[in-house]
Amino acid sequence: MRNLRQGRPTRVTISDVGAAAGVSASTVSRVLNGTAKVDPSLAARVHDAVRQLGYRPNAAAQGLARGEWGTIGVLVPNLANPYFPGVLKAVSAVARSHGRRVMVMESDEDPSLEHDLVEDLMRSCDGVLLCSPRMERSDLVVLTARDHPLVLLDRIVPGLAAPAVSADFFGGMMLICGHLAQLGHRRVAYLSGPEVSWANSERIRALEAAKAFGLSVTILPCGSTSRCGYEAAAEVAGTGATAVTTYNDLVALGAVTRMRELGVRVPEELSVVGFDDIALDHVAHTGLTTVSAPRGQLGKQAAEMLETLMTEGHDGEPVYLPMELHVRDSTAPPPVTRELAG
Amino acid sequence: MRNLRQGRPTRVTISDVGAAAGVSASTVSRVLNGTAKVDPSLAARVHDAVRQLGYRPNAAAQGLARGEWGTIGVLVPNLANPYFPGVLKAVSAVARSHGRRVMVMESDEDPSLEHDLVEDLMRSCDGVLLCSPRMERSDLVVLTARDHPLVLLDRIVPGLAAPAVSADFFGGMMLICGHLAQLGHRRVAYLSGPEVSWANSERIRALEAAKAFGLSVTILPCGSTSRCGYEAAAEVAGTGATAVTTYNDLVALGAVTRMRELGVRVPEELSVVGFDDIALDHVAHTGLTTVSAPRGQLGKQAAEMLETLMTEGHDGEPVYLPMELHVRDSTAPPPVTRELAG
DNA sequence: CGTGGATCTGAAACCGCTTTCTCACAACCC
DNA sequence: GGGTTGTGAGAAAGCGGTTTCAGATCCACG
Repeated sequence: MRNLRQGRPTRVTISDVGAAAGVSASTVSRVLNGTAKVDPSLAARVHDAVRQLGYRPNAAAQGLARGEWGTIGVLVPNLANPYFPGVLKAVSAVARSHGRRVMVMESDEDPSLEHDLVEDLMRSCDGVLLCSPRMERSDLVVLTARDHPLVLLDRIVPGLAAPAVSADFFGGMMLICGHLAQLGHRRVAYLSGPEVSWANSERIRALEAAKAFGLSVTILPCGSTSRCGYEAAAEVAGTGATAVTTYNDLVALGAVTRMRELGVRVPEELSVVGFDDIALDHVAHTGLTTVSAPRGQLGKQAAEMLETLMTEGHDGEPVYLPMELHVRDSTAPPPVTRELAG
Repeated sequence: MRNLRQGRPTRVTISDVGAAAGVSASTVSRVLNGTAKVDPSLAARVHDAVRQLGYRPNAAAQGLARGEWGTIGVLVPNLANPYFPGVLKAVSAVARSHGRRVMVMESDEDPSLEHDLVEDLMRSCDGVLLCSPRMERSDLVVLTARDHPLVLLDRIVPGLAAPAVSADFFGGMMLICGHLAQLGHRRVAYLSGPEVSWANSERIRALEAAKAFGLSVTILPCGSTSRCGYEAAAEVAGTGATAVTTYNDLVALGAVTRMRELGVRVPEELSVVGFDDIALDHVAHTGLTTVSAPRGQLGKQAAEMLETLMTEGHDGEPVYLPMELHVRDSTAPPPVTRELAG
């Protein structure tokens, strides 16, 4: 089964096809792209030759000649977060409908890699979709200043020369706070996401605004994974909080798991709220109260904005997509004992 | 904030840089690639010009001139399955260490798309990593016959002109069966994955071989998601099985959730075993007994095989990577009552 | 039957970069 | 000091397509 092959494949070119079909390369190109009328019999010969030789146009040559790659690039921080596949599917669908393919790259949560990755993407894609909650503003400025179509995903930075689409994290967290306040909670803990994350700061901004609802909030450093949630959950007890809000569903589920182990009943003794509504319904056994990010909408919208930017060359205002509250089984009124004691 | 920009960016070329620096394009190329010695003062001028003009080489032109793209492509069926990010991270790491970037595409579980996607990948990548458990053998034959580096991931097909790396699904399922037999189980149900999937058929092959352990197996059609597992779990009762094996962890967790709802205690009344060991420890509240796929190893090995194939032009034998059994809390000896009744 | 225009095809230029080839110049040796 | 190397930079030839441009063919019409 061991076989020899060229490291660099011996490619068949458009001229080879032309030669085989007895026509010029130009004609082959015209036939394949349908850019001009050619004699049906010639076209047939060309198609035969293509089939026989197994010809496939070289993407680099096409890209060079046409001045575009037929590709859009997407950079996401972490594919392991179920959030992203959801938006990627929508992005792919839009891209495909415009005849483009999608190139996905992952920065592995490492902002220092992101700048280079985006530049790579710019060099080989017609446009790029950038989801980088952590990249420094200055880097962002540099990248958006380049004359290359780029749209920002889930991050709105005023004053930047690039369109942006984001879930309305602020509004989402406000919904949560309203829900908790309505249930009668007063002391709330927040398991915070990555410190420098824009998405996280939006959540915190909402938590602060929610003081108007009579909520007092303790922010606990945590992270973005279920493991983080699991580990940070133990801190909640010390805050006197009757409800925990989180950076995302993973954190929330990790926290629920830990609480269960600690013998704290959810939601009777402690309410837990997620964020994002990633579909883990049948995996976790708790119906998690959370707000849903319109991941499909987000991807669709972002891809369409990018397409507009690439073809028509202008962008629009930043778009915030509303989040929706889903009340499930992990929230309840605070325990009566605490209510009395407080 | 609304600004105008070119749909097609006005690119600055290597000649522009040369002109600005007062040297020829060749010299700029030599400076940037370090392919030949150039006068330090010229080099400095070039670097200045590059910086000032914000020059970035055009990837298509480079690809065309060099005959390679500096990119490897990966096609996976579904990014939403936590299995893949694990292997992708390893693939990326290897690729990066060889100075290549990774282009990820997803077929969304649709085998009819896959052929075209692979061809796209071949046209714009130096090599491709194909993970397609479902693609028809005939398609596979066509694709591997093309003179283009390709390695198969998690699918071993004898007689194919392409190297392959796979987790040893057969061995993994044998481990599970051994474990169950040792616990005293006799009747086992299998929540089957996609019918045409090679990975699934390997598991089934092992289940049949496990008759030698005294196990009798009922195969129930199911699928690959937690929702599938949730839905199919109800069927298990009818089979008289005291243990359920599954296509993957997601299915298993879905099944556990359903069992809980049905009032069936896991593992006291029913043992449930997963497959793959995707890290959802802190999300699900059950420590799931499962076998782990060496996802990192898998990605690393596959990427390295591809690299070898691309540079040295030859491939090796198919590689099976062993799986490891992790006994946790979802398996136990069968209930005594059944044991007596049976 | 000659000319104008419409149509289709091939030749050639070009996309932006790498790389070979050529040449100018300096250093070296005898 | 002249001939020989050696060195480094520019000119030019691709890479494999697309697209412009010009030319050939054919038809219609005067």
